[in-house]
Formats: sequence, structure tokens, C-alpha cells
Amino acid sequence: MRSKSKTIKLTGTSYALLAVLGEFGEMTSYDIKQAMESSIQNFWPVPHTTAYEEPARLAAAGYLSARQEEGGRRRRVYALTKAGREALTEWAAEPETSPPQLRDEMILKVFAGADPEALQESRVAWHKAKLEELRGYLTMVRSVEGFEPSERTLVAGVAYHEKMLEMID
Amino acid sequence: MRSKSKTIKLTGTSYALLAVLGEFGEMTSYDIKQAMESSIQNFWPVPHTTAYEEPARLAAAGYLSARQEEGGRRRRVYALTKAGREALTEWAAEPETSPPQLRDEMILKVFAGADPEALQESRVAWHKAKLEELRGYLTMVRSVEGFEPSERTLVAGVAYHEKMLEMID
DNA sequence: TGCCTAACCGTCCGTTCCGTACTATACGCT
DNA sequence: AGCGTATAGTACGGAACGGACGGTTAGGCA
Repeated sequence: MRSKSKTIKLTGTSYALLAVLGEFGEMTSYDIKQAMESSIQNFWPVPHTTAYEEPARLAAAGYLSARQEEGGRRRRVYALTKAGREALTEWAAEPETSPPQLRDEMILKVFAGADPEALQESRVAWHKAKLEELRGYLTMVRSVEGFEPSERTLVAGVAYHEKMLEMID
Repeated sequence: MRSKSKTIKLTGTSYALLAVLGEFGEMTSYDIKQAMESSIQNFWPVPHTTAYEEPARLAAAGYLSARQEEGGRRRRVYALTKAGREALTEWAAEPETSPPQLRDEMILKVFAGADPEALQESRVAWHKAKLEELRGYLTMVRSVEGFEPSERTLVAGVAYHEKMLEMID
């Protein structure tokens, strides 16, 4: 019973999806998008279209199963297959990680001669808004059982933005 | 004397190149790559191929001029055109910046159930190595005149990695 | 002088990623 | 029923990525 699954290279984004599905079980693309926002979006941003494109890719390669919803929109519901779960745990067990990567247009502008002072104000506001947002997710996530992994990443996110605010001084 | 220049959308990466050329004047792709490494690579990473592909794009759109080197490899030497400089200063003057973006596979693994302790060691080492590297560039850059913009971004980079090390505790 | 080798420099190319714009469905309200 | 809004999904072109490979140059050494 050999399945004709295309072999693909799993990228960080792939694992992000697998991880979310590993946490929460069966999900539609929309669910995935929501779940990422309240967990890892801060450390692994993906555009919402990825939540639609990537599961298809992963399913084609045998890492996800897809079934059709019964009523309503008859959306596709994805879940990890055995291969998917294996790939995920194997990857998570690898101690090597690619280095973190930062992308900051503000610094670019400063490099190009912009006045740092002028830019920092809105940056501070942005970090504060992010903190709000993450704290919102945090209280949400803490009110239910079984969201410990999300909680951990949110805590990390809060710590991160606090450090960034410190740094701007 | 209308020049047939294709209009393109300038991305953050485009401006990164323009900014480097704005700082240092005429450069080959290889020079650009080097210059980025010792200045903004930390806040705007680009693969080396971009230093070859993007200038061609920018030149086609009229933002850069290209001339052939005389001897040796007869490489293309790029410089800002008037349009390029204008686009650059205009962009730098805009107070809006896209929010900074972080991408960290380690957090992803922790989210997927990996042991944070196990991963942090090499992460600490990585940040320390980065600090070394940036400080190296810093002393290099400080030994000559006219590298103030690079210096500023390097200083920011040092501050960043120091904060990250603090955070890991 | 000529060879060898390492460092330097550049290109090709398939895949992935991204953002924008647009469409469609469900649901609550009057 | 009709309308408005939030929810959900698609299409697609262009940019970014990265690996693999190919060519060039300079310097050391026989």
C-alpha cells in the first residue's frame, strides 16, 4: 500500500504548522491561522495565505490528512498523520536550530541617515501595543487547560518586547 | 531623452542596497555584500545572491547606474543615480516604518515540546560569537573616517545581542 | 617560470514566501 | 427579506531564498 506522496523539503514554516496541529489536533486553515496568532506568530510570522497553501503542500507529501467538513462551508480539516508526527518530534529533538533572525526597517532608515529620535516614538508605541496584545492572549490562554505550550511562547514574547523597550532608552 | 526604465516596487531590501551605495559610492556586487556584512546585515539579512540580482533590477529601473570595470574581471560597478538618491532620501524621511520582525526556530521547537535548557547553551554561544563579530567590525570601522552610519548600526547590534543574553537568563 | 591551491567572485535556477486584491459565506439585526 | 459586518477562502505575480556549481585571481612553492 504505497502512497504516491511527493517528497518535499520541510521548512521552518512547515514545522510551525505541524507544531500547531500537534498541539491542537484537527484544524481548518482558519483555525490554524488563529492558533498561530495566539501562540507563535511573534517568533515566526506567516501571512494568512500560508495557512491555506502550506497544509495542501504538507498533505500532498503525506504529513497531514485532510477530510471534508460535513455541514456549512465543507471546509478541509487537517490533522497530523503518523509521518507528520514523526517528522515533528524528530525535528524538535534535534538540538541544532538556525540562528534567530531580525528584520528592522527602522535601523535601516537610521543607517540611511534618518533621525532616530523621530522614529522611536512610534516604535515604543508599537511594542507597548504588542505587549497588550500578547498579554490579552495570555489571560485568554491561561483560562483553559492544555495551552501550556502557547503560554510559554507568549511569556517569551512578553519578555522580548519588554527587553526591546528597555533597549530603546 | 526619455529613458525606457521599467517601474518596479522598491522593497526594504531595495532600500538596503540603495543605502549602502549611498554611504560608500561606487561599488561592485561583491563590495555591496561585504559592506552589508559589516553594517546592516544584523538587522536586514540578505543572501549573497541578492547583492547580484537586486542591483540589476534597480539599474533596470533607473535607480542605479552601471559601468564596466577596466581591468581584471571587468565587473559591473554600480552607483546611485539622481532618481536613486531621491528615492532613498524620500524613503528615509518617511516617519512610518514597518514593524520589526523576528524569526526564531528555537522558540518554535520549544513550542513543539523541546527542552529549553538543552537549546539555550548553543544559543548563548551564538550571541556571544555575534557580539565578537560585531565588535570586530566596530573597531575596524572606527579606525577610518566616514563610517559613522555603519558604526551606529553596529552599536545597535551590540546592544541587541547583549539584551538577548540578558533575556536568556 | 610554471604549477597548484585556496580564496575570491559570480551565476543559475527551482522552490518557497509574501502581499495585495478580491470573492464568498455565515450570521445577527431591523 | 434585505442589509451590514465579521468570518473564511482564493488567485496570482513578483520577491526572496539558498544550494550548487563554475570561473578567476593571487600567492606560495617547486
